[in-house]
Amino acid sequence: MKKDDRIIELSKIFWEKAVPSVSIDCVVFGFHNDSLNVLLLRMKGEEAWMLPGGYLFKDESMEDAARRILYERSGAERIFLHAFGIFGGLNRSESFFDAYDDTLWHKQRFVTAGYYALVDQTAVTPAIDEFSDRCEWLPVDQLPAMLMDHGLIVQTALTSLREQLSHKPIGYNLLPETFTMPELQSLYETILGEQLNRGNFYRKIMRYNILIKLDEPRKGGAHKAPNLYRFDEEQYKKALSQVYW
Amino acid sequence: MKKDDRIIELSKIFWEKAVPSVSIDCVVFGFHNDSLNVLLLRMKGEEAWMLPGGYLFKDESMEDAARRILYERSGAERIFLHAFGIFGGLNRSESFFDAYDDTLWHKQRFVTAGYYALVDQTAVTPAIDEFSDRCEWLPVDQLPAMLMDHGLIVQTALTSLREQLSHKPIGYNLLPETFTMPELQSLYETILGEQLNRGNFYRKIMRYNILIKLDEPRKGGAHKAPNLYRFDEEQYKKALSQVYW
DNA sequence: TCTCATTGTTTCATTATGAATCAATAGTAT
DNA sequence: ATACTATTGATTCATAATGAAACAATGAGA
Repeated sequence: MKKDDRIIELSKIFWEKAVPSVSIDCVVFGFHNDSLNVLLLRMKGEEAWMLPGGYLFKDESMEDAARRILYERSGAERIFLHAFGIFGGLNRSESFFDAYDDTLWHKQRFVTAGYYALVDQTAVTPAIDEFSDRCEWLPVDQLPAMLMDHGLIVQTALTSLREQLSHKPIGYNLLPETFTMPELQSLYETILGEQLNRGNFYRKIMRYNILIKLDEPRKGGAHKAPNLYRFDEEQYKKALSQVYW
Repeated sequence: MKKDDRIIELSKIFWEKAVPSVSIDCVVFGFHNDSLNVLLLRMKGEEAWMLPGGYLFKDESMEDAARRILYERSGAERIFLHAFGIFGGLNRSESFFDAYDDTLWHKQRFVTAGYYALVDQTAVTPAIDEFSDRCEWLPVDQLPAMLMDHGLIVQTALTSLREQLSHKPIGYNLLPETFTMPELQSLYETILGEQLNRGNFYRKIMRYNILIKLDEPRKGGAHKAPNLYRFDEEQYKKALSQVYW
């Protein structure tokens, strides 16, 4: 079956089962090797990359739809999700399907809701969909050319994430089960885009009282073995529920 | 023309000119007499109140549509607007139009974008629409029963406003051209829902350097005449553009 | 065993914050 | 007129948070 035919087939399904005019785009953040990354797809035959996204089915809530899309592209469930913006300009995506008939689902006008997700990158397996040939983690500080307004959507998500970081703890969703203090600090530095003083960061995090120190340090690396920590879920959630730090 | 007929007539217009499935609800905040208020409408024959809202026309951006809705209900233009959330649950509003045919525009499923607006309440004239008999400022701390999920939408807007207040200046859009320090403090206290120490508030605001003191104080009240201030637009915008205070 | 880079923790100076105080003043009562 | 009073303007002092730096601890490798 040709790609064109498949899109037309899907168009019919969406016209039947999905809610018109509404789409969802997910900015999936992961953190690995001191780099903050975003999960991006590259369409077959295209140079530019795009965000994993999709449509809202008639029997789903918006958040259910976002979780479904995330699950399809990453296999991850129970993900931290946050709706950070709405992108409702004219001619966001319509021109992308110029070659098709105007009745094509994809060629309609869509208002897209931006959700960002925070995931443990090491526990996620990126999966291409039938229209893409690549699905990869790309660093946010070296984003490639992106389709439509997806570059703007990523930037907006990043701003929203930074604001969240300024008055809520972050890390539970982005780090593995156990981690070291330098790793946590590196995560903060990467998201904020600035260096932080080691001692002050240590003191501040300790005061938040959201970490539980494990008995064993992480041995094996050169130099002093750093302590391993995990988050105290209860305290972490308590901190999350407060409006300000 | 009966009300029912008019709704059916409007339904036809919306089916033709509006974008399906997408609606907009505006939480318009105003401040007057030490009270933070929200602009609400009451439908004819209903007890409960609702937010000013509407639909997105095919030739508008989302923000244009929000501004149009605001203009129709308040006459105000060049308003501070912020998209604070998306409400996309199932059965948000469909059941409200039970009495009508399923093809009625209003009876479809809608995902609504929440915009909050900050306005100088004294410079705004609330205007009813053809389906409402009242359009009034009601205090946020004594909200009446509200239709559908509009109560949740107001609460979410308020939380978003408080977060904004914690790292951006606020007041330019909510206060008259000139105002006194106690008035500004009262605005902050009202939004945050807590009392603030007078001297500390004074010191903090002064350090932000966003106020210009006028030559004349506000005479006429009992007791000491307070200084009048206006915002230094340039400094205010600079503060707004910074991510954190 | 020694060295070294890194991590863990504390110290000290500076700045911000909380609470209280003193000064100024416009209207009010006498 | 004069004193009084409630309110506003501004500052002080104690306390807490922050920034910058130092010292201590330690595991790997020479």
